Amino acid sequence: MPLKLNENIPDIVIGRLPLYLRALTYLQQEGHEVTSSHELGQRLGISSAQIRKDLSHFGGFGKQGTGYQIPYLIHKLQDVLQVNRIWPVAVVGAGNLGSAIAHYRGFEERGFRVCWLFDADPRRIGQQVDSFIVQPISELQATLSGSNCQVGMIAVPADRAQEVADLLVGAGVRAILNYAPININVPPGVLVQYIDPVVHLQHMSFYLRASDE
Amino acid sequence: MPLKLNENIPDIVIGRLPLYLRALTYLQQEGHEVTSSHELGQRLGISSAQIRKDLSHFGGFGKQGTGYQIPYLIHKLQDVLQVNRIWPVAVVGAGNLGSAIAHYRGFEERGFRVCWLFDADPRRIGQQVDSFIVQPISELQATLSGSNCQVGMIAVPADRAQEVADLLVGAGVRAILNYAPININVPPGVLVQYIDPVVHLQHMSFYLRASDE
DNA sequence: TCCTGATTGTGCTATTTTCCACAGCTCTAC
DNA sequence: GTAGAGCTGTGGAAAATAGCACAATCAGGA
Repeated sequence: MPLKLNENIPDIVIGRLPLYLRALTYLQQEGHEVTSSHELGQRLGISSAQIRKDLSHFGGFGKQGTGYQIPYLIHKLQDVLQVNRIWPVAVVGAGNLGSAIAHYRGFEERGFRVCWLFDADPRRIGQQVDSFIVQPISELQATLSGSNCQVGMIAVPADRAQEVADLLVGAGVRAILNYAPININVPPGVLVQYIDPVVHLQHMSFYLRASDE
Repeated sequence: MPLKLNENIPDIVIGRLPLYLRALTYLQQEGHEVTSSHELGQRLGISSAQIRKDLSHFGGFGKQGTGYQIPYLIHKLQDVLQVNRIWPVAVVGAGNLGSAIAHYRGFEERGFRVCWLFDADPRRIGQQVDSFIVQPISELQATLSGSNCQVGMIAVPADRAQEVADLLVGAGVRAILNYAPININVPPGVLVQYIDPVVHLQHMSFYLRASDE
């Protein structure tokens, strides 16, 4: 069955697919070959009905009475999310966070590979971080323009994030993961996602009242 | 006016408050003293009506015709989110990520302070990372139990995350920020938030189709 | 003092998201 | 074979979320 994608699929559904994919990978590593919406939902804290409905947007991946073949479902979700390939990623910022990202080994098996590491600080340029030589941000555009790099990560201080975003967009990047704790403006068609640990911490600290000092 | 909190406030509203607070801080730094739901919404890509409605859950913070006094609104949001104080945080995992967290200077002014850094690897224990001496995870419980530490961060490999979570919960932690790319189980009443960059990347790569190679 | 332009707070409506419940398919056991 | 247990896919109801639109209020200027 070909992948259904014509209908308009809610973004919130797309956002859950990576979680399903991640959980399925662990299930597979644990030796499971088949799973059910119920089992998956229990792991993820999501109702089984929601998982079935989410998956049904893309066609019938399961079999009634049996459940889902894990390798097959993984394969299909990788197709849907387009991670059945490796996206080259440019990282901007070679400080503590950028270095941690450069060292991280978990991207490749999930569809991404850090290929460039840029920084503006002359003291960092030329230094080796993991297997990368830190390149000057002034050459970002020239370096990336012939490369079909469509994914970038921003790991610079907040006051530099907007200019870095502009540079990345200028170099053809269409998806940006921004670790700087600030909102950035990008032209339509460019995607941005944010990671700010303090936002998560503050979300939780709201609930740390009552039964507490 | 006292803080309204009795009514049941949707979690999704709470989740946006840290974003409002963050944007307000930048507005203040830029020299603004007053803002409007419209201006704030424009910055955040959120409708002004939603911002007004979100804020109204906690009482009237603005003035008709004028807008919101930024310092006052910041103060009120800090109250609501309970970040008008500093929460001590325990970090588990002193690898590249844990070290980057330990070096990060952005927690304190937003309500959190890393106070402990634990690791299981004997080669790391005793080493200095930023201003911290890495402590053995075997002493996590003893170290934290008298400390009223209620917030923990997990920065260990996925296959260790569950046991670390159990340790933290055992030591009295009630809010966990998990950087390991795996779901963890915690008893009711304990909060967990997740940070997995690949989830965000895969969310975006879905949309990197069409108009693409 | 009164008019104008701006902005909030909110009742109500529209839209989105989640969930229920069941027909129908699948496999196993006997 | 056939009964029975288990599971998917899905229509439609329910719940949650977002947005509209406007009365009420405010500041400033004429």
